[in-house]
Amino acid sequence: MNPLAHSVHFLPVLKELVTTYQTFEQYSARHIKSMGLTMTQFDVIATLGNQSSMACKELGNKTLVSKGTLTGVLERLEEKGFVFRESNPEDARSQLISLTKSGQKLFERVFPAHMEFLEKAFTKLSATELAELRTSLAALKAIFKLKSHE
Amino acid sequence: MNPLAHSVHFLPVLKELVTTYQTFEQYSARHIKSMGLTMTQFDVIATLGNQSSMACKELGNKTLVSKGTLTGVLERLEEKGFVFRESNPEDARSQLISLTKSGQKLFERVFPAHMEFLEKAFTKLSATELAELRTSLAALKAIFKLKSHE
DNA sequence: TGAAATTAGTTCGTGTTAGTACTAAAGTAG
DNA sequence: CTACTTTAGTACTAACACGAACTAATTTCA
Repeated sequence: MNPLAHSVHFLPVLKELVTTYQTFEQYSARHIKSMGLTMTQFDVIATLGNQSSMACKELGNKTLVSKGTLTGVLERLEEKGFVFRESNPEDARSQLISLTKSGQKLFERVFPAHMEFLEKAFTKLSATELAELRTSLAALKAIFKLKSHE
Repeated sequence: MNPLAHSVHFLPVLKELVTTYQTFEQYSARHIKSMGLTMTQFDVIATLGNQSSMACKELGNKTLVSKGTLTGVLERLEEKGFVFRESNPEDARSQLISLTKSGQKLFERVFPAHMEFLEKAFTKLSATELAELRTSLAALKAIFKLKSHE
């Protein structure tokens, strides 16, 4: 008897989670890329838009990008003139990151366009379906989180 | 009035999809890494295990790893002595990839262990919950797929 | 048959990611 | 005040990831 027989039941769900995520990622990335940004760069621009300056650490938390990665991403965005850094008067260790005018313009052009792009995909799901999906995903996530901290 | 007001309803679901996927990825990767492999390497080993040799292309399709990436991954796995390549007698353009004996041993050690590790996380979800989750994820994926090909 | 199009895999460039070590600045406790 | 610890961000390494250009082999089709 196959020793894995008892555990196979969850594999289809996992596969579905992974492929759904990847499909969304591709769908989203294609549009973002057509506007000249990577997903991570968009994430940063979108997080900085409508907000005033924030430290790297806060930006990292909000975007789920680690501080090591953020250094490089901000470097490239700074080169392109979309963000700037200034020293934090209250803590000389940290910097405050903001959008430049050019970055703000980019945000205004790119963010609503992308929201609209995403929204198109959701016209076929009812509010009920969305709510259910959200609930069951949250339940699944909670399980992994729980296990992670054991 | 906020022009995005009508589209905000789907953002929580997307965020949940992304964070659930990432949480799973981290949970899974931690265990894989403790066994000395990266996620992609595990993916390749798991796909080659229990199968006889296959071409890069097939391997790439089954693992969702692009051919460009696969070249490097296989290189590293070959260096470590887990896989080997042989020319395909039926098509001189392609190679057949297989696990070495050492790779087979690795597979037997790592794959069931990881399945068991994952299974632990799922003990708290009922078959019904799993089925529902799978169905609604599939529905969401179908939407993005549909939109991708328009 | 023989030129044109396809296909398999490699190479290269740019960017993201995780992790570790490192520097400098704060905070903290004696 | 001084030593210990923590924190913010950078530097560096290894491994992906994607796409585009490239090589070699194969297929197609006129």
